Amino acid sequence: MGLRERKKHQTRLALSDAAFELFLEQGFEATTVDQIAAAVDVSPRTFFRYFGSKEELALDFMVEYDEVVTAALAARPADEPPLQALAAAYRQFIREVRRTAAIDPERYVRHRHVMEANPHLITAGLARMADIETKLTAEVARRQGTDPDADPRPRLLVAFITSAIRVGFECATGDAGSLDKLFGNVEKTLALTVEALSPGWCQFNFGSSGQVATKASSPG
Amino acid sequence: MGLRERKKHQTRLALSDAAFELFLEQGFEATTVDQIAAAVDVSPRTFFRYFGSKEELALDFMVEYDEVVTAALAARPADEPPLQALAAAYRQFIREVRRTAAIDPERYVRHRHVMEANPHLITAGLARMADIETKLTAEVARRQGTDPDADPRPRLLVAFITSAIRVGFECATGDAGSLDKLFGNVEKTLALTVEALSPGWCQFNFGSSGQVATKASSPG
DNA sequence: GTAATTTATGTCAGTCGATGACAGATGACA
DNA sequence: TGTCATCTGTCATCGACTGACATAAATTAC
Repeated sequence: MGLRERKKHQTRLALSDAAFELFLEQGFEATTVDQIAAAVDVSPRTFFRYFGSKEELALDFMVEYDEVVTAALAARPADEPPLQALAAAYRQFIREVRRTAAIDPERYVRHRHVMEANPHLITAGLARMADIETKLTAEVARRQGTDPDADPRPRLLVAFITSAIRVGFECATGDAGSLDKLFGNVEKTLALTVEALSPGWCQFNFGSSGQVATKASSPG
Repeated sequence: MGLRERKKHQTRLALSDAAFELFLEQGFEATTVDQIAAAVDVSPRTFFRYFGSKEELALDFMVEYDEVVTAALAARPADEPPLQALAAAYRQFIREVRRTAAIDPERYVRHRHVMEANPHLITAGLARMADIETKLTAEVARRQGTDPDADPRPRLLVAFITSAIRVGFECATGDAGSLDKLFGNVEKTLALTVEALSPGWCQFNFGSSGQVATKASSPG
């Protein structure tokens, strides 16, 4: 890795660190981009060359995990029922977050704390979940051989699972300090969701209830 | 109603109409508040006296329905199981939207079209659903006699139902023109969700699985 | 090692959304 | 009619964000 890339990486990290320090002191909205840039001694214009927006910086820590979930789902055996595959994928996600959070717990706690303190950031976080739902739905539909635009069940199933994750995090709002409790909550809601769905509903093959996905429906 | 109030109502409507006309022509982002204000011949400052933000204007049509759902849930018989009560409340919601949409179909179609065309508005719409989830959760918990902060099941149940609504709307994205298909989709996903949840999971009383809600937990 | 090329950064100017403050216009009401 | 509350326009300002251009630095070629 050349000097140039190293410097960039360094600046990006410095911006993020300075930003979160200010966020925790003054709040997300009260902190201006100019302040962040000044703290790192770069021009405000440069800030926007590293992060598309102040919000993007604040939510940057979520990005990496998106790929973890989709990759984990894709790695599940093809004959596994979709509900179990999704649950397993998200357990993998939880393990991954746990792992990285263990390396630098304070960092993770800071991130969540800032996010939970700002309604706008919570909203933006929800939007990210909606994005990932689309990817997961496509994969579930592929596995089940149905068209996600005609058959709502893949979407529903994915929405149920992501609801579990979301509620798990929400329930732990406030004491995000104790990571064990946080992740324990998420695992609990995930388990509750798996047991809440009637076993017959989401069989290996969806069967023929729901929107009829005629076997030879033209693709595309 | 005095002249003053009539004028206000009139201006508000004019702003909304002018805005949506421009949104459909140029898109939400490309339309400036100045343009909207100019189209109605008021100052930009006045625009913000009617709507807190451009986004608020675009999503104004959702506001009234929020109250419909919560009121409908509160009106359900106390001995009805929560899943059925929630489903019934949302069917009431669908009826209400259908009714108003029938009065002025184009208006409703315009609103949805603009919203679906802009990721930021979709996100903001999701945020509204999150708000209403909180209210519904409180009511469900109250009915079940559990503490929504200790027992995740009310949240989960509500999240499942709102997932159904959301997916129903999403599935109909694109051909929002046919309102019947749209609402039919929502009803379908709602029905699918009700049948997806195992009947034993959400009994009249939650029973004792999940977080233990000790019978005599102090209220408040 | 120097020249040529790429690329990151700073500066500047500008747009747009949003807000506070003040003054003038207009409807409400005695 | 005259007072009062309230709506509105104007002005100034902030903060997020973007495009354009010049400079400085690193990379590569020679």
